[in-house]
Amino acid sequence: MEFNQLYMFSKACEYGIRASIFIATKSSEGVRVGIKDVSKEIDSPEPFTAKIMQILTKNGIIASAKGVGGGFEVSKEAVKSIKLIQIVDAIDGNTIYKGCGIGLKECSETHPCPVHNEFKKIRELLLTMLTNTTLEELASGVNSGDFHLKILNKNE
Amino acid sequence: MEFNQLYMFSKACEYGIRASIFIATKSSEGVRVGIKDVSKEIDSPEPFTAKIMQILTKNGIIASAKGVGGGFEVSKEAVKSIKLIQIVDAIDGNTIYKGCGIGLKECSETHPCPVHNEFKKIRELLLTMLTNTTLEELASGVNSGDFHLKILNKNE
DNA sequence: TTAATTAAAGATAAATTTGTCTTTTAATAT
DNA sequence: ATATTAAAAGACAAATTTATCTTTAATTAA
Repeated sequence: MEFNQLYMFSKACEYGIRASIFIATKSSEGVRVGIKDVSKEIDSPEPFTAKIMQILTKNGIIASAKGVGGGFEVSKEAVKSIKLIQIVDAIDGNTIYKGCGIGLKECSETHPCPVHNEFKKIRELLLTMLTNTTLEELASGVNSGDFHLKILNKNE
Repeated sequence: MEFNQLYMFSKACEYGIRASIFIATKSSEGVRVGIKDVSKEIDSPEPFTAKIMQILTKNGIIASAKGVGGGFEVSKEAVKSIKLIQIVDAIDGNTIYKGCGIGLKECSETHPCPVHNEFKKIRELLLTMLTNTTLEELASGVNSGDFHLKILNKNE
């Protein structure tokens, strides 16, 4: 019925976040995972996910190793320090929480657009949340079974 | 540097909001405006903006009249009752504030994704803001000169 | 009634995002 | 060294969003 179907993040970013969380959960078990396992677990197209992984590794969010026994991982130190905002910035940029709500080139406190003040709190809350949320807390929530990356089967 | 460049709303929605506000300001002066004036004022592509206007008129947000002296307008009653959420829903749908933050099909209080609680407040705030913001307050802010739809020239 | 005006509708095209496939590079195991 | 494994890189294709163009329908003015 509507013209578009817009989510908070792009598909690429959704895959990136889900992949990062899954890899982090596996790294906490000391296991590297290949792209095949990643895309299978997070239910995403494998080649496209591979592209996203390249961005994440280039940005130092995920580490990768080629060859036998290779795959993706997040180090014990990295998983603590990496924030959600790093993943979002690398894939979708910062315009979701920095840009003007209605797309004006110039929009600031001194020259605000009509929705500037209405969006202020939302932008701030989004920025704060992304800045404060660590990959570790997201991964540990999945590890503990409190949060999910996919729909559970009946027998799980 | 980043992979995408994602804003809060689609271009279509940005144009739709800007157009609605501009038309409302003109309607408060009792003046109908044509698509040419609209796209010129809000700095948007004319034919594409025309498409967006069709969506807004179909959804009863903007009224239109064909022929000489025709154009777009918002009635005095409508401008008071129309909320930002109606424009967003008509163009971008409700997924920005209803959908899962990382795109899971199933994501709820009983089966939450890892970022479910983090996104909760943001979704709620966004929904509240969109639901409470009227076209009238946005338009009157522009009328009073407090808020802007475009960059001012030196001599204005 | 005819001409002029303006939005609506439909077809088409460009740009961007998403998704796929093939080749290359790097690491490990034998 | 050679074969195998797995990510990186690059080329390509499909889908979606954005943008344009043309024709039609409705309204007003003469």
